[in-house]
Amino acid sequence: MYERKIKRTYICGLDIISEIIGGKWKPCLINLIHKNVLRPSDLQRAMPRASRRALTIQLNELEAHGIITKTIYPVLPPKVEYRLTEIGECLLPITIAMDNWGNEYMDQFKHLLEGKETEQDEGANP
Amino acid sequence: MYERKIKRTYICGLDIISEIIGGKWKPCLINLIHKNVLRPSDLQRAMPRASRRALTIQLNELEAHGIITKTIYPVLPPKVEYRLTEIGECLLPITIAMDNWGNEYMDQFKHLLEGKETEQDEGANP
DNA sequence: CGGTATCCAAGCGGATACTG
DNA sequence: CAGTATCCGCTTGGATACCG
Repeated sequence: MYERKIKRTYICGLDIISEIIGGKWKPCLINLIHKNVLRPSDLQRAMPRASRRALTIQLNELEAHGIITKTIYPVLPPKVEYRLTEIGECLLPITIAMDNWGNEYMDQFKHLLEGKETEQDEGANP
Repeated sequence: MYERKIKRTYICGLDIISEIIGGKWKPCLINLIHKNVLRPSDLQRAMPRASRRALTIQLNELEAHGIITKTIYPVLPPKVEYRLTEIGECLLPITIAMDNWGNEYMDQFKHLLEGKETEQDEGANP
């Protein structure tokens, strides 16, 4: 198990929430699970740009932090489902607002951020 | 100037907003500027855990992204003030909600995240 | 006071191969 | 299908010293 070399301190609220949803794919995972995309393979399909490893790690962290629960069905082939906890659902107003904000200003920032490109469709995302 | 080796793609709204407020101190900066902490030295005092370099870089990025404006007063000693743009103010519902969420669940997560420690007061933060 | 330059540690996460 | 282990490169940001 990996142990941080630099201990973290949590003083203001932003320290906490950045630990909870700061991971690259966490807000996306939360929103997808809320939309009933519950199984790892479905999540993977929904966010093809994330590696399986990244997904597993972030799902584990979300579970450890009490944001989601993990249900393992003892069947073959294995079946796992994640669901939001009550606390996890409290995050939805934030994660959804983030997604909405980004979509609203998407056009404006796409050019700014990507330099000059115009369009280019790649893997789909929620 | 540093140039990314890995180009980024912005497909969903979360990609965009994470680029805008993903920096470690950005939500904090936005909230502080909104609270009329406008000058670099005041911001630095308000968030003693951030290095001057980190602050400068993130302020520059926020400015480049059109979230804040920078006003340089031609006086001695130099005086600089940052202010939120209209778009920047649209972020407030999100950044403030993040801070509130974290504060609300602070106690619950502090123990979980810090391992077992209880209290320890360090630098103050908003 | 405000900003820059250099150097470098540590983290985050991708690629790949493997298990049950 | 779901998860783990190893390796390794990119990026972030801290420390420090210095300029206008």
